[in-house]
Amino acid sequence: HKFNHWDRPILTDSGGYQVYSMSKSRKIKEEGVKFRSHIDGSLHVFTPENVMDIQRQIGADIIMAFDECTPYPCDEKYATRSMHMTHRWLDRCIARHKETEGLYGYEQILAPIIQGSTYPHLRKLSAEYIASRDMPINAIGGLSVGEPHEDMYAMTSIVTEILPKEKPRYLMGVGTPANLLECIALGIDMFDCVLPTRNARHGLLYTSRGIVHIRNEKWKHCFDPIDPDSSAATSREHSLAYLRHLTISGEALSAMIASLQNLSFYLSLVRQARQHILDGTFSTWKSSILPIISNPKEI
RNA sequence: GGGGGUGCGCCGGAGUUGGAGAGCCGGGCCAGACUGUAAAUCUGGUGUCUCUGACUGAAUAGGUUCGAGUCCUAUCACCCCCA
Repeated sequence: HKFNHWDRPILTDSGGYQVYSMSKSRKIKEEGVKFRSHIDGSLHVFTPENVMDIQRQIGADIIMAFDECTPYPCDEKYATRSMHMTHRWLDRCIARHKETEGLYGYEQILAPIIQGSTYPHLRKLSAEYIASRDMPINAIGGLSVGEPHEDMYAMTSIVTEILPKEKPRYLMGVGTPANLLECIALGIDMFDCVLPTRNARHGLLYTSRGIVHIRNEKWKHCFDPIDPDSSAATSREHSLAYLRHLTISGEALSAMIASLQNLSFYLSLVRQARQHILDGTFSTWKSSILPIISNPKEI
């Protein structure tokens, strides 16, 4: 595809997740979703059509379909109804996307989203529906909303068996480093998640030596680098004790350094994963690294 | 040197007509949570112990009283006024 931002394509979300996360201040109807702004109370209406228009205007290379991300737990009746509405919304997204053009002279592709909560037969149905639309990227939504990890893996497994292998498979909203490796093993190619940056801001670091709660007193006098193996210079050059000091002191700089650490860790993790897949050593590598990166770092 | 005032938690504040306090609010500190980002956020803990319950505690030492953080005496510390 002729992305404008070929090296780092811009992907925008549709607001489907906000249908879930801001459920107190919205109303869902077949036509679309009405939101009440939490800032000034003003009314905002989102439809499959205007969400396509908005994402085109923003200049996204990858535009997400407008969907409903169902909560967990979700009864089967609601999950079924919601899934079918998401499918109908998808067709409206596709229609609008087709009848409009890239606003800035480059292609803006549309990615559909599978729903179906934690019901295997719904997931299967939705995966088949989404695959039949023959879009360049296929996404899996409605997971990592509080369900047990086993459910998340089970649902991912069901849909990756159906989605075409030659197209990127994008698991939305996942996850922890361990989640990433497990889902890569199940055939996922793309992720996005707030966890690395939110956890960084809240003092949880992912490092090559294990998880660090940077506020913990045990790091007060630990002058080891934040992560000696990090690609981020700030992590190699500053100590855990210094970062802890910044965090305890309420310095915004701590959020920056911690975010750089977590993002570079994630990036390094998936680069390694790719290399091990190419080398045919992914599986053994995964089981050797999981206990290290998922457990607390020793002082 | 004389007179007056104030002392309880790691810190600040509130409260007290002699009547239930391990005990209010805020901060700090400690620990945990966070998964397609509204939220640099939220939750819990923060005297000691043999911990589902006990014990000790209102500057320190005594006293009055059925009962004292509150009243009395002495001492100590800090603050204010006078010299």
